[in-house]
Amino acid sequence: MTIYDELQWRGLVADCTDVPGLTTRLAAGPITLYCGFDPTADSLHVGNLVPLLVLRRFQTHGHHPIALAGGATGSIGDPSGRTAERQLLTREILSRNIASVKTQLRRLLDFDTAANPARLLDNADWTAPVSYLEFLRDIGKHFSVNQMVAKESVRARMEDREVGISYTEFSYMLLQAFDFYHLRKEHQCELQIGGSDQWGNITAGIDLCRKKLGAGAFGLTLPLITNADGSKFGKTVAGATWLDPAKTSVYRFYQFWIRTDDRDVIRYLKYFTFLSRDEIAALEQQHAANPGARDAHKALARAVTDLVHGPAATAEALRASNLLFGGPLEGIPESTFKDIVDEIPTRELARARLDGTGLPLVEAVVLAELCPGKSQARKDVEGGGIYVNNARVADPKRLMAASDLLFGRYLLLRKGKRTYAILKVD
RNA sequence: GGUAGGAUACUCAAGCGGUCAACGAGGGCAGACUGUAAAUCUGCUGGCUUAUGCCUACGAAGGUUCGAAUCCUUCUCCUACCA
Repeated sequence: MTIYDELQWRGLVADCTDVPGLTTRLAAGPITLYCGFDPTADSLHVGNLVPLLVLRRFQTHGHHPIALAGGATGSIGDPSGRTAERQLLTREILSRNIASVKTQLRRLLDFDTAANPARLLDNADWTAPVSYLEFLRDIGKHFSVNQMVAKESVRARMEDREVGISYTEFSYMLLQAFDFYHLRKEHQCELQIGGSDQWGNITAGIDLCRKKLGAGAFGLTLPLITNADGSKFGKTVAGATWLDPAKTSVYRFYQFWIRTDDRDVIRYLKYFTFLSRDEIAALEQQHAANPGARDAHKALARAVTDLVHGPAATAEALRASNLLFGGPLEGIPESTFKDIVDEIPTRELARARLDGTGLPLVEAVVLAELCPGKSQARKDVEGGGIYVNNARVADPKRLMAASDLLFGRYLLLRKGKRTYAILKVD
């Protein structure tokens, strides 16, 4: 199966500037392609995984991927898909973000293979030296404001009179086009991929390559990933699911995938894993036959966690998940329990708090950060949503004593079906 | 610069002198049902030593009043029309 056919089958092609041209070019030999990642946060999140894995898919087919860290573009802010002006990041935050994003990019692409190693570039390297005047004369001259205004990302903001768009963000497109031009010229990069909201930016780059170099280039956009219930993928009120284990623990990462909506799971297997067509077809059958077993969910969670965090961490997360959701805790050995302590949020508790009358359950719940305040904690307890060592306790006046500790050290608290926290006594 | 309109909790959005911690919707959290899924139904959704109690909140600061989200003044920011 060709790379294009594979992307098509996985549902990863939203749009392409020239399908016959690109497939012909891909068949002719290895191509260099790139995708940009703006350092808007100090970690990538699950949403960034899609284009990143597409780069990797191209790489396994022998092509040359370039991951572009947007040191320059990130300092401006992309208006695409945005309803409001971005807050500009400070220089310090930006450089810190770039550094951590770079290390994450390194893990997901192969930089060591001899034939077609991935490359990591930073657009600040070629953008920073260009003066404003030079940029206006050499690049700006090739853009028609009339056309720019017509692009979806700009138009949407122009029509929303309450928000508007700053000249800074309006110029973003030019910077990204300049990137493509630079890469086309210096690295023979012929293809840019990106989310479907990048269409306007990508085509702007292709136009610039043609005008300044007389060279053709291709653009390929990936679909916007949406959940079956219509919400945005990967984003919850609690925040994004990050690739950085310090921001989203491996256990939480694994759990994120396990809880995928049934209607989405097969699609996500195609988007986020390297499982073959046959393997996914088999999982689809298993899931249809016995959805309760969630074989597809488990395969998805395992594959993605493995990819991002490696097999050792995945095994830990799996063990913790099986233990917490597998049945009663009675009889599990202390050593096993200790393994899961690192996986779920743990707070320290002074032993003295359990002496005397004991620690009110409501306070324990707040200390474990399961609830933001005592009022909420009291309501949750009264509503039957709080469990101590996996047994429901509905009495808010209940006092925790040393005898409630597991292995003399741990208090396992749970809110609802799946939010766990541990209080650890020193 | 002038005139008119607006700013309410996470979001949208009622309220226009007391009965307002503030209608309703969405979102979120919890419960039931389940499969750590979806759909559905129920409860909660400012904080506190649970209290027919107190505190903090209706853009900001003052004022009128027994009493203000509601009235007045000034300010800030948005929007429309005019210049």
